[in-house]
Amino acid sequence: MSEKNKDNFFERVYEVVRQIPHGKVTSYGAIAKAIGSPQSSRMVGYAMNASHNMEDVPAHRVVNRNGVLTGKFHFDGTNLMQQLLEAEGVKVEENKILNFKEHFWEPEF
DNA sequence: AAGGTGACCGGCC
DNA sequence: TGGCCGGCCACCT
Repeated sequence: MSEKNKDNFFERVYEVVRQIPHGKVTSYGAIAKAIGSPQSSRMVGYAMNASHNMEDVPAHRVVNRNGVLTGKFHFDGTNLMQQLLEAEGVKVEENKILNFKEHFWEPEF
């Protein structure tokens, strides 16, 4: 209440991202779809930018449809995102997730 | 206050 | 086969 209901949109995104199982990944579009705005995938990425304040939001498990760590540059370290994924058993090479389809997890609402 | 931007996606040429 | 374009909506300057 201190802030506003603007979290309405972001909150939904975080909610889905938090549901991503350990060792799994998903795409921005999938999340956008889960919240009911399949074409607002852009906002999902934007919401991730603000997710830095949230600790329960594993933004490193969110990549684009190509399976590329597009947002890796938004992390502190250059390869921080990659290390986090590898730490969970997700192999990443050249900023791209190997066997992306196998690690892909479609969010449900 | 208004315009521009963006961790994207899908479709079209 | 690849590249370009529009759309979507909130945040930032």
